[in-house]
Amino acid sequence: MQQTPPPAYRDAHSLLQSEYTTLQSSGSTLGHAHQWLTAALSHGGEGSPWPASPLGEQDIKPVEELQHSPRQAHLVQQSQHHEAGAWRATTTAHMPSMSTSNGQSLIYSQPGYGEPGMHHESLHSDEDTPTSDDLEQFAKQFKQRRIKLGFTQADVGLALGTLYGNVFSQTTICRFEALQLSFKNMCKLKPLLNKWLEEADSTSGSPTSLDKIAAQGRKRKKRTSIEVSVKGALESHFLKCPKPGAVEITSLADSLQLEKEVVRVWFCNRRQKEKRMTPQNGPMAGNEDVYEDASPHHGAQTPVP
DNA sequence: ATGCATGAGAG
DNA sequence: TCTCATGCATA
Repeated sequence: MQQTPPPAYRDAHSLLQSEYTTLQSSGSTLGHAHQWLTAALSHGGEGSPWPASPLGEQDIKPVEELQHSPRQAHLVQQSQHHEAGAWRATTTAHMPSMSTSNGQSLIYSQPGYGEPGMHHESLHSDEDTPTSDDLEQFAKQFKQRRIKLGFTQADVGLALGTLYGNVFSQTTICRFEALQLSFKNMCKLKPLLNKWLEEADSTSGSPTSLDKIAAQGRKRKKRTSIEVSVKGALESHFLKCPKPGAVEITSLADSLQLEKEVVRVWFCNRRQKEKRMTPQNGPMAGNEDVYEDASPHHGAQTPVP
């Protein structure tokens, strides 16, 4: 009886909101809003909260068969590119002058990414790893151009899919523009978005191939909304111990009357947030240290030799 | 725009 | 287990 989120309408309402968001972010009046379609196709009208099945082996609706699920789509993508090996070692290890408007460096010093000992080449805007500054610049430009061209973030995401096989959501594009991804992730996405940009305005009048691929079969756990007070408590604990052990999580969850899983995930997400390029930490900002703990059971990212 | 969630990959 | 990339659902 604590935090019972209104399980109400997730239909027309969310659709409208998607469009609203889209317009808001793009500034253009004509949002193609594929989110509508996406969302519309998602719910089949079930009553079940969320199946605990690890795999969607239950009942796949016809819709999902016709169109391929984005989940699968990016699985393919991951298989192709496979891991970080491609971009991991090459990072221009200096991210110096960011917009230090407050004397607060926007950049974090990533233990893994900022490995020196690399080449001296930097005229290929394609092959070399961008600096944080580059990324910021690009993101800004990208957004501006995107809007000029009248595309929404969702459009771009889909376009990337039909163009290169990697579908992305509005969320991701949004986060890219806002530099809310990890440095590495930004680097990975940049070339793709760059290509799209070129494509987009070279084709700036053409019909292009608008795909409305959507739909997915997985059902998620309903998003649990955590009360502000509880969030505060979590924050406090986070400051003290950003990486609580299973036991601690359990007791914390218990005292906060939350599911253990929810707490665990909260901490995961919280940690990820710290690793974003643009940390928008709240009131208690000031920490600039990434805890590289010493727990014997998890291996972080080993900085390549 | 962002909060909570999922799943692959690594150890 | 954790991290990391990513996204549905929602404020």
